[in-house]
Amino acid sequence: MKPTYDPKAVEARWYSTWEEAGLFRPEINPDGEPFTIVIPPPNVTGQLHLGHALDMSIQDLLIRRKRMQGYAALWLPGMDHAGIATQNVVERELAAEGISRHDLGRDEFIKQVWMWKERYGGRIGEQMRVLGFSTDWTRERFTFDEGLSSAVREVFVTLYEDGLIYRGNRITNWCPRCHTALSDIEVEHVDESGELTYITYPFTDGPLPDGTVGVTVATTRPETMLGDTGVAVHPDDERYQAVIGKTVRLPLMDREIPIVADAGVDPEFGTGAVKVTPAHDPLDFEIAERAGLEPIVVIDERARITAEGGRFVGLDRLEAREAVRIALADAGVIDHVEEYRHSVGTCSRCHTVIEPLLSLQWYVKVGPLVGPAIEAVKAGRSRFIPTRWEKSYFHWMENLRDWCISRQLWWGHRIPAWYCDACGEVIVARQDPTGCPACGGSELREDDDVLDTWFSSALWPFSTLGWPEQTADLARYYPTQVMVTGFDIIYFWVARMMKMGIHFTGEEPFTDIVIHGLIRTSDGAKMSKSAGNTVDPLDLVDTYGADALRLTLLQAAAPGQDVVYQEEWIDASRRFGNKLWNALRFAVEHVGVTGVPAEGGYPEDPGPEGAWILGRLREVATRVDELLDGYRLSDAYGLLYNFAWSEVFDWYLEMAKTPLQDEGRADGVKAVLGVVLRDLLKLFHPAIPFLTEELWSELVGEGFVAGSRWPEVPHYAAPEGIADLQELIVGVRRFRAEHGLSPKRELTVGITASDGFPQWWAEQIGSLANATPEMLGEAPTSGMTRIPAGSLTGFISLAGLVDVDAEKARLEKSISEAEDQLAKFQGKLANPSFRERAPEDIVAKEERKALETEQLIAKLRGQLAELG
RNA sequence: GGGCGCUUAGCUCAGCGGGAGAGCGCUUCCCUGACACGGAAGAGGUCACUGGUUCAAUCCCAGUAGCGCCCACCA
Repeated sequence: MKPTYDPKAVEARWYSTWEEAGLFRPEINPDGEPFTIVIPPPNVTGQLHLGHALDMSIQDLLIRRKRMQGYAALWLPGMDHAGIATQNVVERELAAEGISRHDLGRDEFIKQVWMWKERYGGRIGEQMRVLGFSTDWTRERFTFDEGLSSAVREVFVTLYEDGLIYRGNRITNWCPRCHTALSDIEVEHVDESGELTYITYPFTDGPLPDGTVGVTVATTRPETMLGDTGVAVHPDDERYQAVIGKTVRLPLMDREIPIVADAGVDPEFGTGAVKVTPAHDPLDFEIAERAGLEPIVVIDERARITAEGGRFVGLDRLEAREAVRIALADAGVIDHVEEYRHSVGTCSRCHTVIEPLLSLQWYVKVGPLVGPAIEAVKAGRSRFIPTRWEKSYFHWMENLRDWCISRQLWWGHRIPAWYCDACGEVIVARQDPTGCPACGGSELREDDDVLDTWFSSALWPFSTLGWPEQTADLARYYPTQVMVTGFDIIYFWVARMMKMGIHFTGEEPFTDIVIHGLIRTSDGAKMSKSAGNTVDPLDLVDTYGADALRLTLLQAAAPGQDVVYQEEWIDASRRFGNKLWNALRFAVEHVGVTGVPAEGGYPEDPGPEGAWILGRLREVATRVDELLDGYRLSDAYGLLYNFAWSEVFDWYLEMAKTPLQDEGRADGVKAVLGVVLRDLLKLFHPAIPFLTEELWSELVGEGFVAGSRWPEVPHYAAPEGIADLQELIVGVRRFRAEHGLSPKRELTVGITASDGFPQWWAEQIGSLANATPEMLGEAPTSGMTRIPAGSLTGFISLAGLVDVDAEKARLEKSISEAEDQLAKFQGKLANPSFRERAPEDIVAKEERKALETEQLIAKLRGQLAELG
């Protein structure tokens, strides 16, 4: 059995070791500058999906690198109580046992949810450990824990006192299934085909002189007409000038309602006249307020017709829609019905169609909070990566309506408001009141509602650090540096954290907002539980290892782009791990490279191949730093992946083998091999922490790569001609492949060079190309072929090796290709504008290419002539 | 109705004003003393279309087509 890396045992071993060593606490770098990321808290009853894995892999990469760079890096973990989502989950479970929350009562139900939290709350943490995420668990928080609850209360009371939280009777989005109000963004619009029913309301004082009997209005929801208290037209609509101020008789209800003028009416839509149902439509509510029309509630909280709906009382809204339409038809007032496609609002949690309902709810007045949050991004104190999301952020912020924060749920932060029924006083206080401060009454009624779960989430960056207490953590780690999240919660969360963070701390909660895409399946579909096409990250870890999953997600996550999940990719990452593991097997077990110093140790005289790879390592590490600083994580790790595989493993390790045989040089080569592999482990560690830590323990043998310093490779001058050597070796290999020569057949390569060729070439050409180099005085004019078709100076004898006709054909093809190239270069160079306008180095490059191509053609022609 | 994004190798995707890239797949050769989950050498692309800017466009601008997403009180 060939050696193969098995991630299972290795990955299981490291996490607790790291944790016990305190590596994830920022205190390990006590003198470091703080660098903070607070985690987007997952739902406490949920479990990790691939989206979390991506989100957290990015954060872990950033935080591990910063930690290695010496920062006091804090990644603060936690979970969200996720009010409505969690309540739904628990209710569903109870329903399976035939129990409703009302059977249990409020206190008992909440107790049940807490039990759920205890049972499942640890699951996310375990999964995060399996994936290797280096959060500081000693600082773990929960949006519903005591400290955060006191932050919520402080914020609520302060905003109330400042007039930024108020209670209002307005149209809200009501979910008849969840039985609660929702904020605007919790409503999802879906297209639906329906019907537009045109109904004529007759004038109470008879037809107009022209014979018009009434006003025709259009509606998709005929049942709401039961609650109509007016008809509105645009004030400038010429068609309706004569009827403004008249009254019509509402069919079925026998109610006289006025025709009013309101600029909110779109004269282009339908007939230009709109029925006004103030209690069940937001626009109608506004029109009614302006016109002084009374709202009549005809649909209740369970979406049934109320007693105000006359004979339709008790019908469900959809039954009522049909019944009302039939009744209207019987009454002869339906003008006509059109097919109509429109979008309806649905509950983002349960997808029930939302019912706009007049109700008394608590609101945050967002206007005063928005300005500073916009300004912070405009001024660049906070920035989105990629920046294109700033536009969406601005647009959303600028069009915000007040945020409905009360929910008719049980699981959540109770609204700290009490009502004195005796005098009508409303008490909002930091401490629970014992009596009415206005009338002294002792009978107070506590508000039943809880807060929108996003209310506490909005405080997350500072509440988790101890606010409102002025804690040491708050002083040191706030504001945070980076927020990593998906674009889907920019509105729900990021925008609100900006508003609340700035308002309550005076500082932007984070400077860089890194937005990544969604995980999609290979056929482009969004991965979602309801679609049933999710992939459980833990299953993938089981098959491929956490490192492989992480590397895959990071390499696939170009900034702001969606990530298409494909099984082949993770398999490629797994094979990379295997390759790295085997490279270390070679170094540690076969070569005996161990005890490599954790830091430094760069040899002064690394030998030619060592100088080359160390030089490349420095270039790559520098570029990787630039890319990572710009959050181009996929580019950085793509570069590292290719550097490790094709340069270190495929070239350098092979080149190192020969001098390793030489006792005099072996130690020097081992030193280079050691630091190159060690730095590779460091560079890869933030992406693939487990494997790199395991290999570190073998290569270095003390400390942790997780606790080591990010590499700073000194400058090395690359040996002259390294590219020529590589081309020569490739040339020999290609010559062999093209001519069907066995790798076992030793060849002789003639080399022409004015100063000869470096001594070390001979052994490299020997071991990597199975060829012996030999100095030629000058380029041969016959009997040999130039290899390869580049700028090299090597020649291989054709005698006895090659079919002459095939060789001629090959040469002719090469010549024709080279001629095409040359024509391109010459065309460009002949253009005077090019010479004038292009930068010097580009012109020089083109000239050099043209010259080289010309020389090549000449030589190929010479060779062709020799063959006859 | 607004706004945003995508269209590059057979597949899934990077890239981006001056020599077309990766992974997987494909062809040929090689079980060479870390690795056959590997090595070596290759094939494969008018970078959606049309026009413009530029000495130079896959890359910038405009338009067209197809696909996708977000926002929206179209009664």
